[in-house]
Amino acid sequence: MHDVPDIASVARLMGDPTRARMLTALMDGRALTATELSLQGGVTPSTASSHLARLAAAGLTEIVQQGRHRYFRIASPEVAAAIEGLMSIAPRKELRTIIPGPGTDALRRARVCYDHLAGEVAVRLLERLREKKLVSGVDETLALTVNGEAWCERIGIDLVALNARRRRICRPCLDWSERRTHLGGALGAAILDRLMALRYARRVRASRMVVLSARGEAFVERLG
Amino acid sequence: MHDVPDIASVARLMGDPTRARMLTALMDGRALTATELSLQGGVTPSTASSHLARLAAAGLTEIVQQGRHRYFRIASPEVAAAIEGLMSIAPRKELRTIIPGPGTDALRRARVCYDHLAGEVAVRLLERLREKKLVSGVDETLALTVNGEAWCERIGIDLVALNARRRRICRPCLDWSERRTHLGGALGAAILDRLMALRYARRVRASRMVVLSARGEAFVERLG
DNA sequence: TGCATGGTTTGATGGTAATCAAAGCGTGAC
DNA sequence: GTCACGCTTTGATTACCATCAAACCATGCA
Repeated sequence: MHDVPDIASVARLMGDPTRARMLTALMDGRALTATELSLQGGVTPSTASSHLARLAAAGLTEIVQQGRHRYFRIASPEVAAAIEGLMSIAPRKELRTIIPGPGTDALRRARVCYDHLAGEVAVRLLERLREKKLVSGVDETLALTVNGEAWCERIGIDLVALNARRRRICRPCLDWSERRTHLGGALGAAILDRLMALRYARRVRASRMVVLSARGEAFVERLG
Repeated sequence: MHDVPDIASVARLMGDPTRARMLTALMDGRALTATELSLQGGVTPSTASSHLARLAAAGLTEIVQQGRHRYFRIASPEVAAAIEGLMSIAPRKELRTIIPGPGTDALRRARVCYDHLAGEVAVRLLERLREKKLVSGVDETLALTVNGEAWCERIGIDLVALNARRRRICRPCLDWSERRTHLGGALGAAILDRLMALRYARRVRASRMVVLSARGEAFVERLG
């Protein structure tokens, strides 16, 4: 007679291929317009519209109205985490890339995962952080060491501000292309911010792709 | 042209109410027979059979054949984590309890989450561990302190064996009834093991429910 | 005041899949 | 051997829902 979580209703929403493509497209953390999402979903605007309405009604996405555009984005880190959880156990699927171009090799190299870095580079970054003993532990025991805290200050990350947020500092995030963990959480997001501010990394317009400059690549190796 | 995780196929599987009920029933970490699961799903054996076949084919469940019984269980902690992720963002649903009895109030108090303790008691336990400085950090930075390691040895948890496994020691797990994190991971599982071995806790037959003795309740408060 | 653009609503169509009863098939018990 | 039990397969039925075109609404621009 009590209330239990109804996972079927959420899972059902994510279980439609079109909606899943839309959600995946939103996993870079940006807000996309309805038409962009209808393209990503490979479906007409009318169909997309009904899908988007349902995702928003269920609280999976948020809507930001701006002029005659409606921007959709993932509603919360919890939703993003749930999607990541599914990604880590999902089978791989051959997907013919709709938009030809550099393709997914570059995506494997470096991309954005909601709000932090993912891909080979991100996995390597965590590896280096661990080798230099700036973070300790694996997976859930992952934490900044004292040295790591000093390093943060050195490269311009405000740890006090980071700690003030209720968000986890070090969060292991399972990389679906590498099958290894990379660094998420508040620190992961902060590092990506710094990389962009320093022009070591830039995001490629309208995609999850991230390109690192030579200095950026060097930073990942030398961490300074 | 590359392969990407196909979250739709997994989500679709979890998106059917019957299958979702079956998976939820399996979240206590035990293996259940096909008939038990058909009851949980509220469906005829034939229907249940086809559902279970699909879950197994997708790698969400494992099958253990024993005599003329077939036992099903969640295939891996990753699958359990994905389900927990969905639970944390799923809407609540009024469910008329099929089997009358103590109901879900006791479930809120203490229950098993795959292989570790969940519910009010589990949240309180983590709170106490943190107050006593046996674990530090929040969420993803969660880790055993030096004092915490000593405490483990004292109550009979073999840390060496724990570290030998590839599994994370401290894993924060979002409690769907409390909306706060409790302790999962290898340590969470080990603590539940000890509680049961010491007869401080016992599982209630055929449910996720866990009952703590007075000594068990005291243990959670005093941690020794 | 128009017109174009972005987005939603409506209604009809089709395909998918959940369901059950009944029959089939092993395994274990007698 | 034969019976019972646990589970699966088959086949038919049904309900749902993703989809699109066309009409509609609303916003911004000229």
